[in-house]
Amino acid sequence: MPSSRPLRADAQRNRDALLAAARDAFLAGEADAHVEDIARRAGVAVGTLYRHFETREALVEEVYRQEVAELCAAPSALLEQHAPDEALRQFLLLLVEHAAIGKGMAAALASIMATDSPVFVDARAQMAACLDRLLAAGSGAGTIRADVDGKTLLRAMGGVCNLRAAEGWREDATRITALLFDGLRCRADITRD
Amino acid sequence: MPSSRPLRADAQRNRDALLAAARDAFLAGEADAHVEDIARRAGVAVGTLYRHFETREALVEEVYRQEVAELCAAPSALLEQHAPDEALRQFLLLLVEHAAIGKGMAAALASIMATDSPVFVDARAQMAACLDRLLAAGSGAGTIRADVDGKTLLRAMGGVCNLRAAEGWREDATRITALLFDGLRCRADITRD
DNA sequence: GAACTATACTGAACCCGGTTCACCTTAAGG
DNA sequence: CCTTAAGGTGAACCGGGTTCAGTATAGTTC
Repeated sequence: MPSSRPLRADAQRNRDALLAAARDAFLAGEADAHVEDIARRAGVAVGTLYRHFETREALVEEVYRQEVAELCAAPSALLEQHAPDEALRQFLLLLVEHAAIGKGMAAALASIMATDSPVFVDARAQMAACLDRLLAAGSGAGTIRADVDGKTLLRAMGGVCNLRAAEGWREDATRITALLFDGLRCRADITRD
Repeated sequence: MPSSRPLRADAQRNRDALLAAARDAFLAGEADAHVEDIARRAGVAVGTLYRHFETREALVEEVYRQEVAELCAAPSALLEQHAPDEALRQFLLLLVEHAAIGKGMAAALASIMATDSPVFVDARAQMAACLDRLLAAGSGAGTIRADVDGKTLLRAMGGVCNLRAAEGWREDATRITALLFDGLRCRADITRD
């Protein structure tokens, strides 16, 4: 409960250092970085890590939460600069990018996703809301079909973002996104039930 | 190296029991079942488990390998009974089913997928081959576009199969599969680069 | 600016769960 | 039967996340 009382100066510094250290480790592909390592990187002892985060997983969650928040800030700008369908396409690609950044985190997150922790549920909700906004704009403009919601699309994208294998995964992701986008486009020759 | 010498009768029995116990545990959603539990279920001691499987992960891998083998037997029958595009659609849905069965295994597999272990690489190759076959049949018949390969499609499906959340995940999966399928269909109004 | 105390930090010890291995059991051939 | 190599057992080990009693310090009060 951060509302209780502002953190002491050193505590805040350490907390930030821990988050930064963890992010660095994950981005470097060290998804399984040991708590001791993360603590060392941050220049503190393990105990300090546990003062700020209930558990190792909680730390991962917090890093993830920040990452998601950053991503979810994008749609506003996109909708101002592009037509709705293009904005949607761009955001889908951003999701891919986001996955690239979190490549190392994917493994770290596996347990969280599996556990269906509230953090992940939240994140999904946020991202789905972003997509809903973009989809609504597109279907309003008549360029995107109206029978798909953000939740569904997010799940589809979730897969695309799960590519871990090396060698051209980015091209693959882009191609798949294009494929999905083809399915999303509004066309007269397809009749929905 | 199973080619060396046939297993002793009791050894074979125990090995089978272990695989069955592990499969049961995973299917029951006990993705994190402890080795001791699995061993107990199989009516043996942990040491026996380790006599048959290098490591816990190796056991998971073996269960998965069997699962994949079973799935990859499907295309032949499908192609005999349906038109190529319908066969493809059916197989995509089978993939979803496969994921449903392995719901519990997904978590167990997370590390394997992340580690890019040869088992998973193999499995991907097998499944991609299945899809290639179906895609080829479809594009031969002129009903499926020819610019998507099995590897790409598998990755797209991989995401669909990663749905863990409760509540209507199956409907979601089906809808997404339909979406992808729309993207895959051969139509005059789309020109590829 | 010294004393005070709530807050924060430290790291050795703890615990859990996968893994090992020295010792015991038994299937299968003679 | 007897032999023996294959197989089974489970207590002990070990790595890594987690705890907590002891220690340090930011911020406040006089």
